[in-house]
Amino acid sequence: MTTTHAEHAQPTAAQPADQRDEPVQWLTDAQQRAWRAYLLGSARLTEALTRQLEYDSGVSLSEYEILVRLSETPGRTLRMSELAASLVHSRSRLTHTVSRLEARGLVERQTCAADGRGVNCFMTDAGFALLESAAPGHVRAVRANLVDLLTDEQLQVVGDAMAVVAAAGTDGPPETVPGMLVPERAAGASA
Amino acid sequence: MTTTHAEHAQPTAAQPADQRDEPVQWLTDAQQRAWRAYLLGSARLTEALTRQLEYDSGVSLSEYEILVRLSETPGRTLRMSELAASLVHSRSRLTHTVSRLEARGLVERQTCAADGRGVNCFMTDAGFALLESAAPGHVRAVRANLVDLLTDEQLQVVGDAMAVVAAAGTDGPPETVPGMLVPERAAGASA
DNA sequence: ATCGCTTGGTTGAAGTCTCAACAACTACTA
DNA sequence: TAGTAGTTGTTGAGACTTCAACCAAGCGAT
Repeated sequence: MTTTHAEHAQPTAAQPADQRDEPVQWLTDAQQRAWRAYLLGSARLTEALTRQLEYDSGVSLSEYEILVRLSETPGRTLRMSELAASLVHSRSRLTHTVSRLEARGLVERQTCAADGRGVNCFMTDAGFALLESAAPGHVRAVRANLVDLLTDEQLQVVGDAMAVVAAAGTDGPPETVPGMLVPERAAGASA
Repeated sequence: MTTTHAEHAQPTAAQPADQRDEPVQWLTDAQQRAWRAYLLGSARLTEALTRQLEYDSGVSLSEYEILVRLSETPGRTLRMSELAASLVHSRSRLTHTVSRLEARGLVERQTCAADGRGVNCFMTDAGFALLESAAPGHVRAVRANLVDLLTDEQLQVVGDAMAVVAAAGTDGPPETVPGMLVPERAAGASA
């Protein structure tokens, strides 16, 4: 948190004025349990995935996500703003992260021909090679820490539920779940 | 990521030698979709909750979680290590965060009588008051961004699933062994 | 053309988290 | 009674993120 905290400011989108003064509808016990389980589980999951990637491949989870996203696009290129939006990163954060990736030779910046303001982010061969070497371990970790722990039905419900959550934050249709992790199998080893 | 990345290190617990060289079992399309939806949804969810808390109450999500955890214990007191474990924070992270909370007068540190090494973290009245004022808005945000978006059944399944995920990662403190990222699934359970 | 507005991206400082090293203490063992 | 090992918590530096300010380019209306 910052030093400029706003100590009760105007209504936010999360709680419009007409709701703020009404009594809260607290969570039921069952809801409370589910919510806490979510908090705990998601924390452990990202912890495990972050550590595995960092340790085995020397990339952070967000860097990996960037590479994956780029690997899926024709030309391995994407505009900064699209990249940021599809990963739910701030533009500033993406700028910094891409700068680090660029310093390592994994991506390059190119001026966008169509729009003078735009900047294209392009994944180099080195970036793709790194992604290919990192992917198997990452997928194993995703399985070991999530996918293989659940039944197909459970995973399906979780996916559907989170798709609703994701869609709620945007105007876009629920269908639009731009992907990130896990490079397309077409590129490398077969399934 | 750090500058000391390990560029393909030794086998980790996450992927023991006997697994590392085997072909990966990639995710099916359905699994892939669920996994990506999870990534996107969880990112948006934490984003929304973080912003709401910061903006309306001037606390970060992790600070809020600390206060909640303390508020539930008899005496509003908990040892640093227990606090860290229950929140899946590293000890170092908790130390820093508690220091900031202490500087704001929301918690206090007390020496632990039972164990000379231990430090008790105690929530002050000011901390409790802040929590009380922040809670309604936070709960509204949790409802608006998760609970009220799902059916009771969906939320139940999500909770159960994440409880499994959380339980799977329990064996072992995060910081001790870098190579324990993923619980071994020696039983060879597949999807 | 030019003004004003919006968008896309960067910058630097401040805030937060991670990592490795360390100090203080407990627990086991001989 | 040490001696050694494991636990608990802190520290400081470096890595990453956030935030606000900023520049440059497109966009629309005058």
